[in-house]
Amino acid sequence: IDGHMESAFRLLRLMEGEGLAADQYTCNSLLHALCKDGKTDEACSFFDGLEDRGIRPNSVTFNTLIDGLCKAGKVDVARTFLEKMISACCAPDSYTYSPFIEHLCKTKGWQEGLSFIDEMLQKDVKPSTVNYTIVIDKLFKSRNYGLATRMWGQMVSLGCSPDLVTYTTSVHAYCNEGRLDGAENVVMEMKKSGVTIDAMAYNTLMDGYASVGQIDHAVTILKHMTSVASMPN
RNA sequence: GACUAGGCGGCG
Repeated sequence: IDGHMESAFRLLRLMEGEGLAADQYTCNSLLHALCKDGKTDEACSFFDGLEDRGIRPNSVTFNTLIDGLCKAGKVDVARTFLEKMISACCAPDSYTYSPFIEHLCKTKGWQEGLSFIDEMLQKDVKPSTVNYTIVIDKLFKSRNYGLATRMWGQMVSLGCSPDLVTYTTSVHAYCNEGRLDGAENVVMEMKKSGVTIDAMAYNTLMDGYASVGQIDHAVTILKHMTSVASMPN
């Protein structure tokens, strides 16, 4: 759909003209396209039109719209859809909360983000690695390393293992402190736990070495990247 | 069912 919204919606009308009904997946994709373009008003109208199409919104539908609204800064509107979601018997899940956590961390600080993790726990929605990674990243970036470490522990104790992104935020944090030894330790941990290191992760480490003046190390990583076919960006 | 959330850097 990217870059071809007009055509996509034209096709939708064409389909419907032929008596072919779009399904949930199709509508969710279109909704996502609108949200990605920041067209939240249109997204909301499209959402409202779903019932007339005989489409029942599912949790992906709500999650997509909530994400679009949060990214557009319309958190209050997003909240109303969270309510609607519940009254429509769509159980909010970890995807539902991420956009709130992300946006609130960004605008009101990590405390607000953490409050949403608490809300999830209270409502018996199991937080995911992604939910924790968002707050941990924000904590790292505001240099709250103690609390970040505690949240990391809480994440693991809930059965959520750190993934590629979680580890990368940690590498980034060490690099920001000029602690390349720590960054290397994290990389070793990644390898030990079988996480495949991607271009962004290598790039983070490379930048870390460069920013501390160790260009030779940076070049070594760059060579390694090309040798394992992880295209630098 | 290839539908939804998080990480680095550059450009705008």
